[in-house]
Amino acid sequence: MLTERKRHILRAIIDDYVLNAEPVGSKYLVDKYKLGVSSATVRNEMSELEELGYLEKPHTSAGRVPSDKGYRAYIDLLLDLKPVSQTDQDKIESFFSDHMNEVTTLVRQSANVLSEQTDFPSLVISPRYSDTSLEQIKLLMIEPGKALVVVVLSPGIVKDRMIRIPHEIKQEDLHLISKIIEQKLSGQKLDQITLITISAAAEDVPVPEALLNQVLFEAYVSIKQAENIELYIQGTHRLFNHPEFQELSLAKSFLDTMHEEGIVAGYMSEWESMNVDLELTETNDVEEIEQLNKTRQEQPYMKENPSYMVRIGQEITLKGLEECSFITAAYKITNKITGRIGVIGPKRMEYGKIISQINFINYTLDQQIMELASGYDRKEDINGEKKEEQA
Amino acid sequence: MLTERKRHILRAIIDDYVLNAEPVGSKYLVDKYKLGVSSATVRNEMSELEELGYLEKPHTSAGRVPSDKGYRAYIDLLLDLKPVSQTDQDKIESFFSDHMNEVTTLVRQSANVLSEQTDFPSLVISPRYSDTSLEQIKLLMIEPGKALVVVVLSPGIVKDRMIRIPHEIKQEDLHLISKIIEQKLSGQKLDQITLITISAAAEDVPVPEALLNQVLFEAYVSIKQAENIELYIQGTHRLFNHPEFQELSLAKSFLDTMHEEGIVAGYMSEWESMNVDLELTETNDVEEIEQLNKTRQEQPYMKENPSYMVRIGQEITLKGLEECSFITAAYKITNKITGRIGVIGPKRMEYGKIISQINFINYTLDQQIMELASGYDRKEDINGEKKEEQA
DNA sequence: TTTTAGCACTCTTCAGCTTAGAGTGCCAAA
DNA sequence: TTTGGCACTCTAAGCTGAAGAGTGCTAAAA
Repeated sequence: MLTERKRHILRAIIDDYVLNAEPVGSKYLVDKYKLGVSSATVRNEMSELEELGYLEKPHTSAGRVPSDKGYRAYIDLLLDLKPVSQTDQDKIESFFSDHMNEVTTLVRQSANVLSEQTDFPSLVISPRYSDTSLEQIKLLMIEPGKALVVVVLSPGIVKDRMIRIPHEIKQEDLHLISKIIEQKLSGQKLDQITLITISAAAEDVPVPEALLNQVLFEAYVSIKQAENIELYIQGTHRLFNHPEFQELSLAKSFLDTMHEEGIVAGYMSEWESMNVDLELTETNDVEEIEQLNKTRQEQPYMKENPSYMVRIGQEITLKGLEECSFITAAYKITNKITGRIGVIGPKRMEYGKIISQINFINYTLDQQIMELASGYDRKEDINGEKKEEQA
Repeated sequence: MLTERKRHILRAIIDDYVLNAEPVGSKYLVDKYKLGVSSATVRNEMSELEELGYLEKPHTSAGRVPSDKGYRAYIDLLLDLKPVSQTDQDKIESFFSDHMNEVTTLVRQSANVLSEQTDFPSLVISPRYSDTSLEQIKLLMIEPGKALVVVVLSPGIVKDRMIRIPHEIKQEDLHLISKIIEQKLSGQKLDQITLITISAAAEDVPVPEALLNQVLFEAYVSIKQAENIELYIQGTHRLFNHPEFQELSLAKSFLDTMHEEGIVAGYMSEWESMNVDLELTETNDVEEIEQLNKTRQEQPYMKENPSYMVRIGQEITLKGLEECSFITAAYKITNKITGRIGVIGPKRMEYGKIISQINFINYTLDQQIMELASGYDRKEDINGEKKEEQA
């Protein structure tokens, strides 16, 4: 089906097209990649590759460009992950400075680095926290009528929110309420906590019910809000560094879709539950899968992080992104709680490079989160010069 | 100098150009605006307006377009603020939902509304908090090795940040430290608080110095962080709804500049100390200024909010924005603490409409902040249906 | 003195045409 | 199965001419 030579040619075409953004022709290919056969032969091969669906022609007298299926095959069979250069590794690590003590900050920072490193827009979504359990909930009096709710989830995630409370509620009341509902609720899964549960928990607090209810309601909203999946998009302006988005209509529909936060977040979070193997769906050739697995095992970071996922063109079911590719990886807060980080750009991407970058960044992020969770003690130097070798 | 007729013509040209984005010619102008004179006369006027610098020609045989000076004159002399329609008022007010209990949320929400209402990117900067005083500082134990610092500034602004602390620090230690430094520091201006001040404040806390210092340092960083001016940009994608940004190079330089957060924030925060009258610099004609003041007093929201500012084209000293206009207004948290909210778009803007929108949104924002500050008690309904009439 | 009609002139835009070049597909020979 | 050769197709770029829009200027009218 896909002979060695066809693969070779396909890879060369994609590599070249990715680099130069121009349809590639047979003669040029033979010259540049020293294929050792004549252009006519390559022409025949190319036309067969086209018949098989891996290539397509913008018009009769242009060269070929990869189709979605072509890219798919490239990713699944031909991908050559470039190791991340030491410079890049250093750059990425240096982005994670000392003073990020919150998972959200770390995650956002990863998106920033990712976008900067790849020159594409990047995005992250937070994990779905619904079946995480509540660890602490504190109510902190800020001033009469105002309080801060601090919700701590079990992997050390902290969310907070200002609420208004009745003026009659005193510091001590708040403290009491806080203590009691924490006692009763802590350990429960977020999605099992309801307004009723909370009210029940606080039923014997000696505070007039009307007042109490207001506080409880706000506390409830705060907890529910902690469940929200958050989306963070970064670097959309970099899109314009790439020729495919000179076409303004494309750029516009891209941006418009990206700004539909709900839709994007929903789309991305769906994946969370999906099987990693999913990207193989198009390829049901056993031999090919084997080769893929072999390839993977040879790559750095891949052992740590075999969780990247690529969606190409039509595979993306968000309207407006049909001409894009979406590369994501799952980062973990714990083994069960994972979010997703990724870049999105034109299909014409340097997959090898970018996937490596994502893998490395994701790997680093995971490390950082672990370090954070382990409650690592800061070194003595107060000016933030801490440096730590990684395993 | 600027005769009545010239003004009339100038206004007509700008109104028309703003609407249709095409150079306007003499014949068209006479026909459409029933000027009651012949096109030849208008031609003469136009060529004089050009000599005076109010108009310019893209090329010999095109119509005229307004120059920066032309727009300036339009804003200063000819501006006709459109009242905000009831529908728009309702829409804007409905954006400020019940559950926003933090100034930052309100402010950001304003930027969202502003961008949506005007179809231009919007931005806000937070006030400069350096000479605001610290009201409270709390250290909240999250888990061994981790704490949350909550910094409350005097107008009820709350900022928080996770820190790492030595494992040896116990809940009670933290509580004690927190209490003592709050006692000593509260009431001080942020920019007067230094690491030394803090260390001095906590000197007789019975905790080993090395451990204590780590906590104090983190607390210090948190306070300093509260001083940071924050910039929030919204709706950049709307740029592409406007024909001037079809030219990709323009859009690109715009976006690139906007993403230099530091530069934009610095630029905007400079204005904070500036005089409102500054926008008159170009016009030193006494009669004109009088007319301007008269115009202003007749406008709605203007009495409440005479603080908008317009920068046109070359007046903006940020590179990449030379072809834009920047309209901002100052929102207040207190009389002395103000931030700025604004939109940025092509010079070809419906100034009258947009300034009214900004004014109204800003007005609403100020109301909301006041209401928040006054510690307004929520009505009894627990499902957030509260509706309140405004003065 | 101001306004106006008229006309020549300038410049852009667009459609239509031509040409050069790139690449293909196919055939017949190696 | 591979290759050289050639006819064919299609695009990109440049050129031309015509149409249209708008101006500036002049001389006459108000």
